[in-house]
Amino acid sequence: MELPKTYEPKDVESRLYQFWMDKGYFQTKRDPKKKPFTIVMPPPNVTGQLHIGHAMDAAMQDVLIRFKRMQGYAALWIPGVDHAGIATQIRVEEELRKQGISRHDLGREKFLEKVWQWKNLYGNRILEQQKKLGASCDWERSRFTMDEGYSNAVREVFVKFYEQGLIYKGSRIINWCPNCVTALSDTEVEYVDKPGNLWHIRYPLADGSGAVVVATTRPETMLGDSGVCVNPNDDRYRALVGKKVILPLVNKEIPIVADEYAQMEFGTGCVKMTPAHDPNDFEVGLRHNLEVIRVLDDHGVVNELGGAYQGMDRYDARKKIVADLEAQGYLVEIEQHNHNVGTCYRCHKDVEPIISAQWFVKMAPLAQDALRVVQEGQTKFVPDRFTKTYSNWMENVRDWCISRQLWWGHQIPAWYCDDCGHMTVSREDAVCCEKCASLRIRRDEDVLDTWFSSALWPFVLQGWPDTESEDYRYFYPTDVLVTGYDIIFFWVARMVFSACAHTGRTPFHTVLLHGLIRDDKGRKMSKSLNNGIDPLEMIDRFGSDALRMNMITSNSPGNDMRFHVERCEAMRNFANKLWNASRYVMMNLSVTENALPQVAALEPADKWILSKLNTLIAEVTENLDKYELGIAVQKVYDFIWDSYCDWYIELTKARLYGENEQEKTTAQKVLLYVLEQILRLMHPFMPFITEEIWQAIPHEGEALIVAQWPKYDESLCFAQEESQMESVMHAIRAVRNRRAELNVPPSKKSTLYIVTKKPALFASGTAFISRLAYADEVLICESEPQGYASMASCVTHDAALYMPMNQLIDFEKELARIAKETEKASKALAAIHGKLGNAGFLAKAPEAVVEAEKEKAAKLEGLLAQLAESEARLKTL
RNA sequence: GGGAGCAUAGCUCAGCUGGGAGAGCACAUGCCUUACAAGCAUGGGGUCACAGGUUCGAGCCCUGUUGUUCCCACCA
Repeated sequence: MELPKTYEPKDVESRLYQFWMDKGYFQTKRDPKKKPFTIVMPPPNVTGQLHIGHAMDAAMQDVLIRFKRMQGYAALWIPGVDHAGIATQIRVEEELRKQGISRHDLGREKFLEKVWQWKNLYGNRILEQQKKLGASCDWERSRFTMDEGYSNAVREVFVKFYEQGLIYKGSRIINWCPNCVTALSDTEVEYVDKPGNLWHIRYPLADGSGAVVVATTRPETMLGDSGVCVNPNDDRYRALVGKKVILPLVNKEIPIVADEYAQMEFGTGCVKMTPAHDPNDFEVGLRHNLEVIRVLDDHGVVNELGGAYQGMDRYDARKKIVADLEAQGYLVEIEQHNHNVGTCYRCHKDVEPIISAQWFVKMAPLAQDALRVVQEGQTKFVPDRFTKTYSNWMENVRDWCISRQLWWGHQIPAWYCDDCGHMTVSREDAVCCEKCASLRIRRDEDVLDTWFSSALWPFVLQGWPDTESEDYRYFYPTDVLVTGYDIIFFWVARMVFSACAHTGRTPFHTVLLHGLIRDDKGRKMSKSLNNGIDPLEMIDRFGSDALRMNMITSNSPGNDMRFHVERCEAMRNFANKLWNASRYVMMNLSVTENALPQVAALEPADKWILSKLNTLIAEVTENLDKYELGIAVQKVYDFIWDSYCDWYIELTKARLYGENEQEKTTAQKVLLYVLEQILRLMHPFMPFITEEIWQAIPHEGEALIVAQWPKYDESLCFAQEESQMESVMHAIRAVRNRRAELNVPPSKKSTLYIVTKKPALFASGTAFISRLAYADEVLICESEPQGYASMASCVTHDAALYMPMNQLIDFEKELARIAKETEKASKALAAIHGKLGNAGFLAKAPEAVVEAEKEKAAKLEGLLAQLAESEARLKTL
């Protein structure tokens, strides 16, 4: 078998992926003889491009799936994409804007047609990109969160919750993005510390007896003020409670109310109340019956209730109001104040709290089960610390605003009657009002939060609501969910409570969390920094296996990691190492079957590697079971490079290049056996190269991807041979070390005397000791050889090793080398002494430079001393 | 205001149940030794942030301190 000297991933990857596809290995069927193992892929956005985070996510899932598949599970990995409401709609709107069209020009129906066109064009792109990574998903089960079945399931969930009173519509303060022109849930708001001001404004008492001063960070909201709040225990203001103040600029009377909400220590102790634009004020307003006056419209522009400021953008209004207040003498003070401002997670513009009629999921009852299943350990987080993150959130969760003022998404199945005002919520599209049968009904225009539908992912993918379907009963609940810790609240938490509510079970027993991938300087990857790593480019340059290895090694659950291109390179080198080790095995192969020789035929070196392999199998399996993918792969990597390549292959050379046919065959068989086992262990991590090699060596079965995972074998434990080999390896290392100190090139061989009380330890290893320790003759003796005192020597814990000096060193050459180096060093030292003897240099050069020169001088003096010592020693021999 | 992570070699990071201080890259020296120069051999380099404690024994467990990153939270 002729193989090229370097591994070329490009030739291999697409061919093998096609081979796996053609053979249907990714298609997982129900099998009563097998246990199921199911993963659902976190659905990437339909507009998305594969980025490095997806690549990491997919690599981890693929490792688990391939591992379980080899272990004999019916391992099912279901992929799919998310319609990603806001993100997709914005993308398509941007496209339209380039043509000078807005979505309103088109109208809802035409616009949605455009989005579907977009979806059909790009919707599978990201999944195609996952294939380049080697993802072994069951592509035929691929789903979309707006496919027909999925949409029906979403509607079923909505109506069911509505009927149970767990979904309701109401006017609440919600987070409103004036830029995206939609409501957002609490999780979709990112808080950013921004420098701002605290404006102190005087509100005169209506009876003319004075004034109170309120402090605010958003002065424009005063247009909607309907009261002033003080703490009931605040002596400064107690007498004022119940009085009225005149709202500046607006000139109307609003009451002073007493409520614990006002904190005496903060600002002036007086808080202006704007129930329509602040959640706290809204609550206080409810308690004190304050008017709710909404002064900003959906675009963040002051509306008709804003009097003179109508039509002004919120920020312009702020400037103008502050200026007017100052001009009219109401502005008391401007205090610097950092403010935690909510921003939209999509467009990063400031979010406005606004009162608005929206749909909500009542969370308190749902959170109970979601908390319980985690507390009882039915769902575990890896690493465990995220259990607390999850629980804290779930314990304090507020009702979830699920309506969005968008067009792209699942439209809410509610119809309003123009005649009787009744609202009909229905699984089927309503044709008339369910109460008065009027045909004059209008459907709610809003769509659902994208996360409302993705929350159903694990069970809808298995056929829910058809809970009797074979797939549902076999594959659900799923096993492991792999995702980033950044979407625990967005997605994981919501899947858990949704699944508990609709399937009565937790959707997965394990949540394996990974961190963010940052750039090599530790920054988040972002478009604006242009520091993103394109996984496809990495695959192109180094191969898919190398990219996967980069992301799996040195990575521990839940921790962020930096991406270094150099590590892709290192992993590419590793792939090449494995490739060449296989070449060595194949080039020297005369057997056509992969079978271990009889134990009696094995040499200590064989037993050593087999025993080490056995341990490796146990450790790798154990770590994969614990989701410690990084540790697991590191162990295989070390075994391959260190134990197998650097040692075992070298140990076999004496036999393979020797004359003894039986020894040769034994070595070949063990080499092949261990290689084949290694390929199995490495396959989940590096699927392509391992399959490629496996196909080229003698093997049983059709493909490595469906080969059996190696098992620990008691009969292949050889503790004695392991320690014997360690002794031999120590001796070899000691000799190499000594020779390196003496600068002896490998080509210079010597006699090696091994003085030991345990000759049996070394007896069988003389052939490779001579090879690896550069000895032309190895003599094992029980006492020191003649003239040992003048030999080069080294020791290990069970041997002393001697090499005649004259065989190692050509005295004349060595003396010449020393003389040359001495001359070079002396010259350099003289030059430095010249400088240091120069008064001008000492006086004018920076101190650091002088110090550096002195250090150099010291080093050179040390070197000269050593050279002199070597010379003297050589001359005595 | 609450919570969490991180701090180990020049750089980036592993270190799973307390007993060997490690890897990759970088660096130095010597090697084209018929699998591999994308390689081989050898080497230099660390007070495991700091201070206490538990233990026969601590990078690992406990307490505190410092630095740093992140998450959550309605103080106007």
